[in-house]
Amino acid sequence: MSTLQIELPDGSTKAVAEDATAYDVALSIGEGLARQSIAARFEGRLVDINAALEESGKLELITQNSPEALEIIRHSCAHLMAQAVKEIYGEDVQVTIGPAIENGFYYDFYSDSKKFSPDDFEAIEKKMTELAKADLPIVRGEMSRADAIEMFREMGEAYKVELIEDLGEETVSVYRQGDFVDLCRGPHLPRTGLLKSFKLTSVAGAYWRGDEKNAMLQRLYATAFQNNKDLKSYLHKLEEARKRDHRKLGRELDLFSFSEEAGAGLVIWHPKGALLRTLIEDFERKEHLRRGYDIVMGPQILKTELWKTSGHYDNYRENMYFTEVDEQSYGIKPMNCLAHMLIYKSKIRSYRDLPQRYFELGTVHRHEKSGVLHGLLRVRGFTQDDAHILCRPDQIDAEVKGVMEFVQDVAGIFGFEYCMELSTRPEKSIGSDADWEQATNALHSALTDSGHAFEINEGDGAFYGPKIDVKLKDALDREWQCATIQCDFTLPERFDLTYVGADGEKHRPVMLHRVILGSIERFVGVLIEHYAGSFPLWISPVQVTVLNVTDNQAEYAQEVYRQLRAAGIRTEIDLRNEKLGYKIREAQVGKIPYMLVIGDREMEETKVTPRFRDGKNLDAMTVLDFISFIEDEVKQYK
RNA sequence: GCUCACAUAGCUCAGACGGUAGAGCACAUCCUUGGUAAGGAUGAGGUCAUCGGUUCAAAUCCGAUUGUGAGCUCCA
Repeated sequence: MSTLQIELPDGSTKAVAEDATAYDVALSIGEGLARQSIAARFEGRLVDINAALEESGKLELITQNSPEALEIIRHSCAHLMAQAVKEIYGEDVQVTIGPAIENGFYYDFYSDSKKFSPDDFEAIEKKMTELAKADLPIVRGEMSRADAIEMFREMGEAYKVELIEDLGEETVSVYRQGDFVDLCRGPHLPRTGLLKSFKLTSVAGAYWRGDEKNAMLQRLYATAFQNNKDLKSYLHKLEEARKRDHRKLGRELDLFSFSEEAGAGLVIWHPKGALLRTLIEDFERKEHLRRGYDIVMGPQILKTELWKTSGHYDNYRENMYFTEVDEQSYGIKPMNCLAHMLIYKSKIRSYRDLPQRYFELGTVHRHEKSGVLHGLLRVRGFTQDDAHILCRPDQIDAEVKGVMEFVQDVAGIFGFEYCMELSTRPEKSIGSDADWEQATNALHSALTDSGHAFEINEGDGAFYGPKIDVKLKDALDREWQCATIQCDFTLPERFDLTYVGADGEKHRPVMLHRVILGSIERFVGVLIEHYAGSFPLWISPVQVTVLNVTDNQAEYAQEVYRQLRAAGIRTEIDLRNEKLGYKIREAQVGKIPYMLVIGDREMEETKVTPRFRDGKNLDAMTVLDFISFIEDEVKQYK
């Protein structure tokens, strides 16, 4: 009998029998390793631990603790959940697909009689535990396409039949555990007994194959981990995220609200929220001026004819609001570019004038589908920190780089990591092939030169041009789309924008649309969750609150308050007839950075004792010292 | 927009079977002047989201609308 030469990650080589599996190799190294191994990577592809290797090659064992293990565990757990559901509900439910996803897995079921609800979770989990305890072997099998179609048809699994029919492969693999069979590429765990830590999390509708024209399925979301500790810590993290929910904090901190009377997706900014966004907007104006942008402003409504010129009427009409006055139709702006076009066109431009950088904190309205609205993160009226850069083709690269530097600086100030994506031409789009190619190449090279890692999303661009999206990562590692840079060769053409070149001839400028924070609304929502409501001093709507211990110090406390206000520090005062502990608690719950406790001691020394919201006290200092301390922190964006 | 669920006081929530509502916090008044996360008493607050239907009777059952949530699809 011949032997196989198996190369291990440490470089050593094992000779094993011809019919050996990855498990056999693991066993030859050690029993403990064999017990721990759940799958393997052979010649770069993932295989079952019990699959015969059949040839010589490089083998890497995947143990329960390997990073790749989690995906396999979750995928197998999806099968376990499907098996449990089939055992409980039988023919009433058809299986479809069930992949592992970022934080767990899901399985989509079709049923016209059974409606899943969270009340069913316990029974399903119980059945899953039972099936896991039975420690059923999970066995891979291969069968011909025709046989597989026949088998699933007999089982009444129409969706599986459709999947195989579309698969276009002559042989398909199926996995069996007990009486349950599922079409699957694998790999899977060798036994159900390895699944111990799982939990169903939610149920929701999902379209078959993600297409809204198809049947609505019921998706059961769940998660699984290597051990209970990881499961618990994940559930704890979910709980943390819930506590940070900007909708909850927005109400508690009295930042904003929504009103059924005003309309869905329209933010009502309360004093503290309006102040917060104003501080961010002031920061933006300053930063834009510093970086060579000009501040401009356009109207909220522009004639519908102009939206036809720009192409928005043809491509974006279903998202726009319209209004008619004196038999003249106007479109409420969903984007800010039109007025900026008109500014450019207002006089003859020389190549020496370029780039022109027009910046506007522009409020736009878009009729988003009702189902997508979500707190501040997805609204119908919002303000973009929008700019349009009109430049010569040879300036694109430098301009895109300038924007990327801007993003980097701002992300740093707010403490975000970020990643970037390049999106290319979608199906519904305007502009010539040559324009798209040139624009896409320009963005691609700027990204490459930046040294930043990026991904490419084919067909995900805007209808008028390709784009770079920046995704911020917040304190809980969640990603948020904020900044975007979009290249546009189309609008300058539609508006016939030109500049006079060195040769005295007319040339077409290129346009970059870009936002740094994206929408102020969304950014504030992200900030609330990122900071869990404890904003840094420089953007805290209230920076300091003055608390007197008894009425005795009321007058001195008011004097301190006046001095702080006069110095431009956002200060409140709480002179109410309450105990100090009560006032401190309220300020603490309000997440105010500094409290100044004024008692007899402070009054006698004409000082203040600052208490930071983390509970630490600073030494007593004079009001003037405290003011310069605050000013210094603000300068450092603390 | 679609699927499912939900809508009771400013907030968080109770209100089996249909018989017109209750708690805690917040708010107001009074007592208390208390040094680092909730002092006490009293009081005021709700056409039970809106409209329509069933019923002797609807917060409760049915329908529509509006809004909200979890997803899907789409997006800053």
